[in-house]
Amino acid sequence: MPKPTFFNLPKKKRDHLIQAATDEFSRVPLNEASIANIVKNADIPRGSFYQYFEDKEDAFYYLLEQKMESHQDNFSTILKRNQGDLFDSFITTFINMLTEFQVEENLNFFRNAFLNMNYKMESKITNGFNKPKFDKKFESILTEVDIQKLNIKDEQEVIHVLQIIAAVTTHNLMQNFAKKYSFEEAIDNYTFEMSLLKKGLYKEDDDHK
Amino acid sequence: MPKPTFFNLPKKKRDHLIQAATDEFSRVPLNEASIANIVKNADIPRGSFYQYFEDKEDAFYYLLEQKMESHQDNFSTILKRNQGDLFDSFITTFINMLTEFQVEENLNFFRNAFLNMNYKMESKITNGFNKPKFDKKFESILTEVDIQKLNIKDEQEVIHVLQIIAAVTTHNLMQNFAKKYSFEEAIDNYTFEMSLLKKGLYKEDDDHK
DNA sequence: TTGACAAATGACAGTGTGTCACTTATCATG
DNA sequence: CATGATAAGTGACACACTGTCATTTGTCAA
Repeated sequence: MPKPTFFNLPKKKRDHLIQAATDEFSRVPLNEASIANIVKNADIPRGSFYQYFEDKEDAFYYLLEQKMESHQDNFSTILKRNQGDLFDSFITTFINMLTEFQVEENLNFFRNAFLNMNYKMESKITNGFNKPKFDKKFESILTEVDIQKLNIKDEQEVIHVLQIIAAVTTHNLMQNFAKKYSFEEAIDNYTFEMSLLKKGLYKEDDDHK
Repeated sequence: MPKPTFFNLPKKKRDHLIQAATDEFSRVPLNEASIANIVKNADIPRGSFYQYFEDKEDAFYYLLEQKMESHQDNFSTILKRNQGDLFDSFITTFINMLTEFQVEENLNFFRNAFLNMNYKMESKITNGFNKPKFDKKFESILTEVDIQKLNIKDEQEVIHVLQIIAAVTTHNLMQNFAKKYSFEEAIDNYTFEMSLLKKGLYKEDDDHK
């Protein structure tokens, strides 16, 4: 998290800094980004940067969280609108994200982010799918999910369902940037994989073999 | 790939360098690792490193590929032994990997690798699951898979099945390092998720709703 | 013995990081 | 209004690491 000083900044200066950081992380992935460039673009002295952030990771993850927040907040609403259907809700969210990624201004930031997705980033993005005890957002999602539809025997197991969907979703987003699929191809691939997940990868006929 | 010079090195010197690099990548993740440390440990001049590798990424990905090669090579054999059953084969491979990761000597290398897994690394690990046209290993796997068992209508769609399993598998491996599951917990989680994948996340009863 | 080619070497320029002593701004209080 | 305390701003600096390149050393065929 940024230091308190950052949040005390006048909005204009803060936004300017955010823009400069976004530009740098859009130009190159996190590991190649340099604070030197950010402060040059933001036109602030080097020392100031360290008043606001611990280091460049701090700045990057703050930005990422910001840009993902809306999707997380919406998810609960989308779930409700879809009568607790997890899959429909994920597909809607997937399309929302994809749409946002199309915007020229965001494209490179997210490309750099997703092609260098690691555990920490994934945690920020799927925020809370794995810490039911601490996260309120997660709890509110859990209560919305229509568990009756799911092929599980108790609520404990919902976590596995979420883990699976999250894994396949982030994997799809990653692949999209790597393979440069068109908007339509991306959605087709994702919905197909979601349908496979729903109905199972195995044929059900028990008489086989 | 390392430069030809690297492969011309006498085995002893090459192994010593490999060990030094492994040590450094076990100490810290790729982005924090330094060539300065590697050459110090390997006791070779800095310039020599650049005779052998393009940069530290080159060295890292070479090591990673080396350490993953056996699992990839075995997969085809394992598939055959399991009568083309993808899931059983993946579970076997998962356990093999987990076993290898337990070894003190490998533990930190793989921890650093998996917690910083990105697209490029995943490609090295799931090597070829997404480029059927070019990869021989992949072709040989494809012919072994018993497609009859799978819930798909043509061979084209196998790729999606593989993508899904690969996504869930790497996700599980990542989580293991992050959550520090025990060997048994890890296997239980994975086999459960695999069984969910097989039978589907949704209840089949069509009369619902 | 020589010459040509490959490999080894380490000094060096360039770039970036995080810190710290110092300066400037803000603001409550006597 | 003056003062002092606290917070924020600043940029020079020491340190670390990278990639290169001119030079040296080694190898081997003619």
